[in-house]
Order: sequence, then structure tokens, then C-alpha cells
Amino acid sequence: MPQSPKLPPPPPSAPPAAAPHPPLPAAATSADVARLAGVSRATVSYVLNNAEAVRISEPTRRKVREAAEELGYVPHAAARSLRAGHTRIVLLPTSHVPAGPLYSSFLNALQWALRRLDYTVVQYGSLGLTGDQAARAWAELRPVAVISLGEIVLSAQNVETLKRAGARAVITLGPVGVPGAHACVMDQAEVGLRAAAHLIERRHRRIGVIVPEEEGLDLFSAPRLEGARTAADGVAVIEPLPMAYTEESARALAARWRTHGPDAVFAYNDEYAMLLMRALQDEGLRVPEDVAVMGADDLLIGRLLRPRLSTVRIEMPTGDHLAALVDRAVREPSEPPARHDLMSATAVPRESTRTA
Amino acid sequence: MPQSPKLPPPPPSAPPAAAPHPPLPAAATSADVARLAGVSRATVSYVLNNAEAVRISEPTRRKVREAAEELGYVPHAAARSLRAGHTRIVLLPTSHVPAGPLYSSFLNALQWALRRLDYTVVQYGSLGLTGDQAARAWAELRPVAVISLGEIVLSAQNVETLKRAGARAVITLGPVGVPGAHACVMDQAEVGLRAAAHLIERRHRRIGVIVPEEEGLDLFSAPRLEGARTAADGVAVIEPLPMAYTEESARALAARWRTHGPDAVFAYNDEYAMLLMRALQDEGLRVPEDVAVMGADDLLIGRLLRPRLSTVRIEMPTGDHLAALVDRAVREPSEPPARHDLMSATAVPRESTRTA
DNA sequence: TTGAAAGCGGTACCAG
DNA sequence: CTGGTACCGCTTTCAA
Repeated sequence: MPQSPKLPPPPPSAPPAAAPHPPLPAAATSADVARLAGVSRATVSYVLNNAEAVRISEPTRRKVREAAEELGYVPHAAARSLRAGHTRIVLLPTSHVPAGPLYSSFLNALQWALRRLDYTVVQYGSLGLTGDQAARAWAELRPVAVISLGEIVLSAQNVETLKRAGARAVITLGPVGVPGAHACVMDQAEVGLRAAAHLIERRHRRIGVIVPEEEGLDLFSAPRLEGARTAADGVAVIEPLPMAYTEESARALAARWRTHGPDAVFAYNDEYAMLLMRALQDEGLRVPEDVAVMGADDLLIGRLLRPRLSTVRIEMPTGDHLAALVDRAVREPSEPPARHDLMSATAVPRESTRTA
Repeated sequence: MPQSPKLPPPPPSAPPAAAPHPPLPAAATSADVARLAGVSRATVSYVLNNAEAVRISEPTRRKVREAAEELGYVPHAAARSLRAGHTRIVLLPTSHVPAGPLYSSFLNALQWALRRLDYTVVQYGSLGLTGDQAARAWAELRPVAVISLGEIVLSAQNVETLKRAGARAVITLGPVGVPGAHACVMDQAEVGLRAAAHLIERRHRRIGVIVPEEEGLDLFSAPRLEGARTAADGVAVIEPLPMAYTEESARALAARWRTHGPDAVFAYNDEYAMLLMRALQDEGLRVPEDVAVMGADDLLIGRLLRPRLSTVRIEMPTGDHLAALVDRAVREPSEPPARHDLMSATAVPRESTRTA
């Protein structure tokens, strides 16, 4: 729909040149169908939309249907929604889509469920936009709902912009709620808390927490670190350990371990844990005797490693669940924005941490 | 935009009830801005779009800008594109988004690059639609380009529907080209071919090929299997081995290995390879002495395993590359749909297959 | 330099 | 039961 957003200053491409060679017949409009069927546009609309309010004779219906078929008529969504005054767009902003398999399958399910409910999911890349810019850009599409993953921090102001533009529901999935928006909190802090608690219970008092250096993950890693701190609260000390998802980075970290290393580490997730554990083992340290290693996400790889990786299992809401929630919010905008806690986390003890 | 697609028969939700409690002031239109600024709607349009063709006095510009600001004016994308006769939508149908990290980061990059080029990426969940249904559903949005991942098989007919609806480029990424569409072939067969060739070169003559049981992967696994067959061509025998991405499935397969197993296996990708290799090892088989194992995708995990996993590295086109290609196709629809080979694959020998 | 007005494609009201 | 018609919000001639 948008054709030349004025918003941020990207290098816009020149306007498309006029169509050249095979001047394909332009798309048929409802007027064309009407003409061919020998009826009015109104009738075409009634028939094609199965309007209940009005009775059209069977012969007429058939004529219209056939004409539409013959012309390959496809209604124009923009025109329709312009007239209707609202869309069925659910806008899903994405900057960095976090790579995790968990998360991406969740998003897939969500999209699928929304589609079933007859919404059109528009994934809008919003990398590098501020809350204000983003809100306006999104508002142009007049989405009926916005599901913000929390990568962009929305102000109450921004939420209002969206609502005034027709959004019946603004839902944030991030760790923090926004005034005016429905908050479906997926509290990543819980993950860090469970991990740290598990380690503390096993008498570890110096706990390293891997903080991925990859950008775009802060939204997950920061709360996880915070959660660990909460669990530690006086009884243990938490040491943030920056690490990139590369062998070199893991090796460098492992090399310093004998002298500086804590005796337990929460490795952000199973993938980082695998990487670090390998480096630790190559360095000659024993897991869990010398270092306990804890992952998160309960990926299959964790069970394949030796020692088997202790982890934090995360219960994500199903996509259908969230989709239903969106649908309800859209249909009952009267209900005040509520706050739902959708995520839970539990520690799964395996071999890479000692038994309690 | 769509508000009640008539297409497939999904359980549609009831139309949203009228807004209830806090009757938020409706979104401001350009007419509102014009009124507040004391000018005409035309002037508003000129100012806000920085129209070159017409000179507006500085004081007027400021008045308009301030009025727009004050009202929180956000242009209506649907109205704009209706008037313009075209959109900047790039439609990206998705059914099952293939899970692989490679692929998902490629898609991310693509979206990002398109956004930079000023396109709006609409991800449209198309699960369970036939080519005909899909083409019509997509055409409703009047996208300027469609990038089909190949999960849905388009006919020449369908491509025409899309083009008539304004699509200047229909691009398929799948393994097969469609008449009338630009084909950016990412030939998965190449992957299987490289893997099998690598194993054959190492004197393996019975080569198992893992075929994931997970649905949605056939588009990748089938060509990979075919490619392996091509490489084998008489000199070796290829045995398709169905396996699910679960420990049980891998274990069951491994249990039969001593009696029935081939002496080499191409495991579809590194993740399946890891799973299978673990099961094989637990079964007491040695890798690579008893069984050579080959993965694909060159994931980091492959280097962390012991033995280190031989794999096939895939060079995907960068997202920017494809985005540029889309942009070119949009701007020069005169150029006949071309066929681009975008993917290349090379074997990376490591420890899980014998040295040549 | 600015304003009036004609649509873009559909939908829905009101007459006939 | 069907046709005429007035919009939805925005861009863009054409006149003034």
C-alpha cells in the first residue's frame, strides 16, 4: 500500500517506469464484471459478498459469478478497506528476529493461527526506527492490531497514535508493559531466575552468566541476567561474562577460566552452553565437577551432549493462544488492556550440573 | 486491508463491534489538517509530499507542518495506493517457514534490505492453499512483487493473475521455475550431489540419505535426495532413510544399522547428523570407521562435535542481493524473466568422513 | 501560489 | 429484486 513513505530517510528507489512491452490487460474491476454480466456494480458487490440483507435471484447470481470468473476478477483490498474504514491487518514488527528455534516456531504458529482467524499478518521490518517513527509508519497501514515483540519501546503516546489510527489492540510481548497496551508478558527474567536458583541450590556461590555479544539479543539476555541477580540476592555473586557465538570467543573465555572462572555458569541458552562447554572441556576442565554448566530452551542438542546439559525449559504460549487473545481484544475493545503472564520456566536438571 | 476475504472457508470471526468506551477522536485526515492550517487539501498534499512540481511559500509550509504535527496526522496508506494505482508491497508467502538458521537469517536479511529500498514486506501465511486460491488471495493486496519460496506451486495462469493485478515481478526461489516468472533457483539438489560425491570419492558404495519426516521439509529434502541419486548414478546405491527429529526415531534407526545399515550416510543437515551420530555412537558404532556421517549447512555445532562433522557448506545469496534483484525487476519489467542460479554448495571434509 | 474537483475501486443506503 | 449514487482519504490535473 504505501508507495513512498516520507518517514525515515532511506535511499528510495526511483518511481517505477510505466509498463512497457506486453501491455497486459489491466485488472478487472467490479464495474467490468457488472458490464459483462449486464447488471449494476451494486449487484456485483451483493452477489460476490453473499450479502444477507438483500435477495438476488439465482439466475442473476450465476451471471455475475460467471462474469467474474471469466474476467479473473479479484477484489481490490485497499479499496475495500478504505470504504470499510478498517482493515484486518495484524502488524507484526520485526527488527532482528531472534534466531532461536523456539521463538521462530512460536511466530510461525502465531501467524498461522491469525490467518485462520481471517487476519492478514503484515510483518514490518522496523530496524533502527525510534518509537515515534515506528508508530507512525505502522499507523499508515491502519492495522486492527499490533503485536510488538518489544524490540521497539513504545510510549503511551505511541500507543495512542496507533489506537487513533484504528488499532483496537496493541499488544506487547516484551518484558515491560506499556500504558494503554495489552501486555502479554513473556518475562525472560524468570528464565535467569530459575537457572540461578538451580545452581545456588547446588551450593554454587560464584555464578557466571553469559551475555551474548550478538546484537538484538539484549532484550532477552538483559532480563535473564537480571533474573539471575534476583535469585542470587546476597547469597551468591553473579558475574556477567560477555561472549560471542564463535569458537574463538568461547576459547578465549575458557582459557581464562582456571584463574578467574566461577564454578558455575548459566550460558544464556543451550547453544551458547554447548559452545562454552566444548571450550571448557578442551581446556581440560571437567563438567560438572570443575564447572557446572546450565543452558536454557531445552533444545534437543542438550540431551545429545555428554554430559547431558541441564537446562531451563520454557513454556511458551501457543500461537493459537495468543491469536485468540488478539481476536478477543479486537472484538471487545471495551475490556481494559489487561496484563497476561504467558511464560513459565522450570529448571531441568541433567548431568552438567551436580545433583542437589 | 482485507477485511473479509471470501477465499477459503476459514472460521471467520464476527465483525468487530463498534468502538465503545473512550471514543477516541478519529484519526485526522488531510482535510482536517487543511482546515486547521487554513489551506486546501491539495496544498497539504503538496507540502507533506515535498512535491517538486509546485512551489509553496515557506510560511504556508510551516503552517501545514504544524497543523499536521498537532493533529498527529498519519496518511492513510490504502487511500494513497488506491489513488496511485500501485503499491510498494512485496508479498512473501509463508506456509511452513523452514526452520534452518541459515534460511531464517537469509529471510531476515531480505526483509531488511527490501525495507531499505522502501518496500513493505507482507508476509502472508498461505498454508493449505492451492495455487489458484493463493494467487487470488495474494492478488487482492495488489503487491508490486511476489517472492514465492516455492512451497506453493504456481501455474503460468497464476502468474498471469498476479501480473494483471499489478505485480511487476513474480520471483520463485524454489527448485523449479515457473513460466512467466523470474526464477531465482536455489537448487537444493546441488547439496545432495556434493555430499554424495564426497562420500563416493571416499569409496563408499552404499549411501544412506536421511529424509526428515517433518512436514514442510520435502521441498528441501526431496531435491537433496535426488541430487545424491544423480551423483551415485550407477556407481553407488542410494538408500532413503526416513527419520524424525527425535531421539527415539534416531535410536530406532541406529538399532537396525548393524544388520541393514549402509556404510555412509548423508544426514540431510547438521542437526539431523548430530542426532543420528549420537545414536550411532550409543549403539557402539564408530564414526567414521564403521559409518561415515555427512551433514549440511555448516553450522557451528558441527565443529563442536567429536568427531568433527563433515558437511556441505551452502552459499546463499545475500538478502541484499535478492532485494536488489527484486528492485530491478520492478523497475524494468521489460526485461524478460530471467533465471538466476544463486546457490552454490561445496563439501567441507572434516573428521566424520574418512580422508580421501 | 493556491483552490476546486475528478476520480482510484468498493460498499451500502435509498428509490424504484 | 435491482440500479443509481454518495461516500472512504488521497493525489493531481486544471484554473484562477
